[in-house]
Amino acid sequence: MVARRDTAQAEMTTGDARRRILDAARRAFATAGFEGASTRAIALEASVAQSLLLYHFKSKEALWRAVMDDVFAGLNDWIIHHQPDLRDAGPAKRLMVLVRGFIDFCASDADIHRIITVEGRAATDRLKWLVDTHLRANHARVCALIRRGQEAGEVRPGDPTLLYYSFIAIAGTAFSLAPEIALVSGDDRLVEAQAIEDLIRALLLTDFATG
Amino acid sequence: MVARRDTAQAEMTTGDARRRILDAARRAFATAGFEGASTRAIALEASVAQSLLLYHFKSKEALWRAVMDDVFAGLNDWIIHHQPDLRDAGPAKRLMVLVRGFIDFCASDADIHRIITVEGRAATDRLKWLVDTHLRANHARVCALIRRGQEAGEVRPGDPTLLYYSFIAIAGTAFSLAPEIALVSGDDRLVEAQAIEDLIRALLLTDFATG
DNA sequence: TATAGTCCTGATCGATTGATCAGTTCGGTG
DNA sequence: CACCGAACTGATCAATCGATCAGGACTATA
Repeated sequence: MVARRDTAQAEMTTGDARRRILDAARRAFATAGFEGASTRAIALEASVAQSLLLYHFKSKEALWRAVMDDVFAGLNDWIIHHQPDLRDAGPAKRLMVLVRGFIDFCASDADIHRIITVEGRAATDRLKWLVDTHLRANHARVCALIRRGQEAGEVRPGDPTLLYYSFIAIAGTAFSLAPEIALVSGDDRLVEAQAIEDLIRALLLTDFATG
Repeated sequence: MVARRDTAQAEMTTGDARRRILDAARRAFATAGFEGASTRAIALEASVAQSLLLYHFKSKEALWRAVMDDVFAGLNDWIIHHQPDLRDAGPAKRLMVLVRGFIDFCASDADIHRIITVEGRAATDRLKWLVDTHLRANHARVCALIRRGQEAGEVRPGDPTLLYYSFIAIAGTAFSLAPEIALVSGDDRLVEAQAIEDLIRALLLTDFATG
């Protein structure tokens, strides 16, 4: 109900500002956190007036929620469209396909991991909303897969939640901390997704389920 | 030269404020980032006037650097005092002792991992200072150990920097994202250090070097 | 007692914050 | 043409930001 989508000509510019605001806000929230990001800096990067930002999204907090909806919709689309046919695959295979999808998504846009790690460190109302709206469902789905893999002897035993956050930490950190890694190592080469997948495979799977 | 330490009675209060400011600032910077943390909120939590904060540390940025010095001094002290005799141990053994030390330090205070991950996501002047002053030395030392372990066939082959940041990510995330993990899993049990060490052992070491 | 120096507070500065509102532009519909 | 609503801007609000400054409280030295 925010914008009519039945006309064609106006599409090029109408709603374009809204898209630019959303992208600029995602980058700002991911790097500086909620309080650290200012609506004026976001508006400046999106090349719009600051008042327009509060016209499309009625408050800074509502803008933040819109950014989160946008980011996780992108993640779900990515994983759905990049998954091969898995109807007759075992839990370990299905798990590693999800892992590889998450790695590639983080490689294409590290902001999602930055957002999770910047909001997850304090029990705020925003974190509660984020968990209820987006995080809990993903966690439950992947952990169920991990448990089935453990029962089949293909996935390493142990707390599924710990395994879940461990592979997310590995897959996300390599990209979300890219500026630090480049400075520390003195080398700004890009990390290879395959190397990360191999690491996570060694972490999650038993020797029995290699393949 | 900051405070004289030769009297006894005044000790209880003198210099105590400086310590409280440092601790409050560490928590604030770790959770909200540099811009997100306000000197007034820090002073309020430390139960001092905001102007006292800028009396002991001449600016917000100088306070931030003092907090970093304090945190990494604590890490180095912890690791030094918790290391057994390693004169005749192999690189894999020495590496895992360092890993366990880092795990236990994160368990006792998750702020160090929060600080690294909140500052490392943008190439600011603060990150450059942090890398030059504290991070690069640790990275070089541990990576040299990883390389020696790889040459001995005890440590998994691959980019040492990737292995370094992977084990730091696993060891730190479990504690720095404790609020999120508790909300997502609906269970606020504390993560066991031994379970994390076992995971990292599977990640870093080859089957050849078990033990 | 007088002097000096450290620790600390309250008041206040200009700049910036999120938010509100009046007014302008413009394409679509009557 | 007239009108309406959506998109957008500039001005401005109170609140908060980091920082500065004058001065009080206190101890040690002379």
